[in-house]
Amino acid sequence: MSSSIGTVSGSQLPAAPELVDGLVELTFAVQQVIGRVAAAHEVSVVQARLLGILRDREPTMAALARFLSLDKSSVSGLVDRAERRGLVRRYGSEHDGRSVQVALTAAGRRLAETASCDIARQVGALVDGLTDAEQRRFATLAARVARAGREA
Amino acid sequence: MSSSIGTVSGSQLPAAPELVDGLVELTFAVQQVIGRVAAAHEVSVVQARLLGILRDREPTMAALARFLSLDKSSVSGLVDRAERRGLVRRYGSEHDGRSVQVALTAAGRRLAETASCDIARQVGALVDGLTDAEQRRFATLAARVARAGREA
DNA sequence: TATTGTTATACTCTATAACTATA
DNA sequence: TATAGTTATAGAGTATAACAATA
Repeated sequence: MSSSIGTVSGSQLPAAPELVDGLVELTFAVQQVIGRVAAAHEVSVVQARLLGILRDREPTMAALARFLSLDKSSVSGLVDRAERRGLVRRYGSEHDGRSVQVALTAAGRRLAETASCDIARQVGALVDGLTDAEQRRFATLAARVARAGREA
Repeated sequence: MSSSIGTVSGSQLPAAPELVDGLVELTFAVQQVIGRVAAAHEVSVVQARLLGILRDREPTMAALARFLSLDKSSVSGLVDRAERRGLVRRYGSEHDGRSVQVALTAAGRRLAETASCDIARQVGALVDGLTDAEQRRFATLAARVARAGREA
């Protein structure tokens, strides 16, 4: 819309191609950083995401499937592999005999903490060339776009 | 750095956590859109990326491996599956008897074009809530951060 | 009957190692 | 010898379908 005149927010006109291209490139750059950090800790991006989710939750398998937008059978396999590596543990829910909850082990928590720090540091390095004011502006805009994604 | 006082651009101080979190969330949102569009066309994200690369190139397998940051054996499989679906074709290089080049078929090109449009439209929809001025600012900042990623 | 979770199966994606063919 | 590419193999990740157990 930046190339149009007199448009209003929420119109159907397409966004400028430069914006879309830059945004897609940006996501590949960030995802690559995340992948690199995860690999350095010998886990996949998905496993790292799983550990990240479990940092402040002990969800059921079904809840985990919703968080990750995955089929329940995919989550079974994911948790199987993480459990086999000693990063998470399963335990039966007290409230519902059908449910299984998942929690980090001590080793899993250590890994989650350090990987999270590394990602923050290395993703932070990407925005290091921006001034403080630019970083603040960028943070606000990024959060708004991310929110639009969640609501879509 | 936005929480610090008197810092200068390029310092070693960490970026604000909100910025990193928002950025990571943003990339997951965009990747999810790309995955959804690719799935609607019954290809994976990687296949879509392959077709995108081939839109304006007919690279050798080795060059493709560099573009995608994949092992040559991974590219063999990737191109195998795309070829089996009639989206790309292989042909021997004239200059080097060892090399194989890859090109889009007509069907592959059609798919690449429409998928590319869809991605542009749907990623564009994510920034639809920003004003024109905000979109321009965001485009500039995103491009700069993406460039930092390429140079890292 | 509906929900939760697992298992069986099949496919894609990825890497390592071993191989062939060409330079 | 070095490079280009394929194949064999193994493992992660994903989904669908069928199943068992619980609600």
